Amino acid sequence: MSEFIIYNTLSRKKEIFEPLNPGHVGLYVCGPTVYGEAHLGHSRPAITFDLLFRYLKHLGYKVRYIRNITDVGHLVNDADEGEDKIARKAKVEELEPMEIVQLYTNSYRRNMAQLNVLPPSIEPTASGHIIEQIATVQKMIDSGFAYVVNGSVYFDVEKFASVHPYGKLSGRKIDDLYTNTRDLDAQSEKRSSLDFAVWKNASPEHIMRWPSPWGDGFPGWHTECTAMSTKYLGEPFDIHGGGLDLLFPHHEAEIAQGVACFGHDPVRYWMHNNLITINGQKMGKSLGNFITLDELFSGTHPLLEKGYSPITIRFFILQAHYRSPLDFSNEALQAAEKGLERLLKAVSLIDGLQPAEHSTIDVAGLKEKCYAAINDDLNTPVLIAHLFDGVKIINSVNDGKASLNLTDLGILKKLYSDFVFDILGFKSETASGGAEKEEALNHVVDLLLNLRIEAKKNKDWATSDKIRNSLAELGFEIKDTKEGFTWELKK
RNA sequence: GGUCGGUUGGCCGAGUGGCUAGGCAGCGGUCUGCAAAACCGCGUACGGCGGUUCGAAUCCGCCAUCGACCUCCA
Repeated sequence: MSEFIIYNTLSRKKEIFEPLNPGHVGLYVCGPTVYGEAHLGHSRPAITFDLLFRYLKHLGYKVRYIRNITDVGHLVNDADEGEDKIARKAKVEELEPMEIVQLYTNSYRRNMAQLNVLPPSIEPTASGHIIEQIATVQKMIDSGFAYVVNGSVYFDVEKFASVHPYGKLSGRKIDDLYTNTRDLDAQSEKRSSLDFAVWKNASPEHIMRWPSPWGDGFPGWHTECTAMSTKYLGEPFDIHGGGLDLLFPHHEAEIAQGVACFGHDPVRYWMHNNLITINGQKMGKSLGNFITLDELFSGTHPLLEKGYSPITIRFFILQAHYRSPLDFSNEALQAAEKGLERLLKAVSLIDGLQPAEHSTIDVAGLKEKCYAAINDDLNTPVLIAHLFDGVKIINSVNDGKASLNLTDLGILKKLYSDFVFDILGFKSETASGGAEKEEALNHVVDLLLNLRIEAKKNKDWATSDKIRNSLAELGFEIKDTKEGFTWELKK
């Protein structure tokens, strides 16, 4: 079998994946800031790295997958006058900040479960790791790359850049950064506009605050990831993932912080998923063009012609490569819905296929192609294309137009169970929707009873009795009335 | 303005120096009482202009255009 290759943003190349400790993989992914409902944009990294998590496990690795919950709030504006995002929302809704956090954490987890995204091994919260973050900040001060001003601690980017490369992940040059940010903050307490807060002094009205050696405050945005990833995965660790929009400054800052704390790069493989666009534009909270997952599932959004099931969304996302942009449209979603249905329908036929003496199809070759696709930097669109080739095989065998021997049938069965359900994480959703099913049942019974009325008109007593008696056997009590009929289901 | 990335058939979306994914929609056929499903076949696309090459959608250059990042965002 081919080797598993992933694209490393750090080298801008595809590299063979080899974990630091044979048999074990440490994976860290930037999770959500829980100050709003999860939207379509959140689903892409979750699904992308869920796929990675599932595939690594399929390969036999023991994976520790960490996905954080950011619940201490980032700064709203530039570091200085910023108000805590979560605190601000709390004031608006007159709730405790931690109520907001809990509310949206719950809804995020619920949405992820709907998308069949597996829970990570650990889901650490920033507020639960203040002590670790203070220790991390202290390390940066001790190493000389962070300085204290008025109860805040800033990372000294210029000093760092004079001894270590800064900007290597995002390809930025420090001189360019200067020319682009020069005019931003005239009266900043920062030594340089490029410096970023690793600990921020809390103003008296700031609600989310914790005591620290530098006074009451709260951690800077980038601090939690450095503290929590290395706490649970060590340093360096194998894979760090996240959205492309986090590449700069967040991930760049993480590298700098890691180097400052440990003297070496904290991460071996950096992976970034591309973004979902809507009408060609990034879907984002600040742009106000996002569709929440609940709206997407129910269809309650002006841009939606109808609701799309969670697994349809999953299929839609995995039908594009994770490093390519993906544009949202009703047409594309509907195509995904139909394609998924065809795939799952064929898979459901596999168990009923009859083995033949000889195979007319190269199933082993199909399996090889599937592994080659996923091994090539998680190329799910190509993988899914191969699985559709298999759909034709399955349907042809089912129609008696092709045949498979017992061995090949076994391979096929395992292949689809592994890839469709375990790795890609699709599942059949037809059994869901209790209310809709009941509604449909009502219509079906009405339909039968209307047929019975027609039969009675035609004096076709055999048919009319058959309908009534058969329904009675199933537990339906039928009463004829002047207007027609009534019925109820007796238990 | 700086940096990076994209531009593929009606739509979505892979890919690659010659062997021309896949899905959805469409058309023709087989099957079917009719339909649906399924299967078979069809459409020969790669932003524009140059260049390299026996050969480019794939490499190089220029232009156009769209987007991302440079501020919180997945």
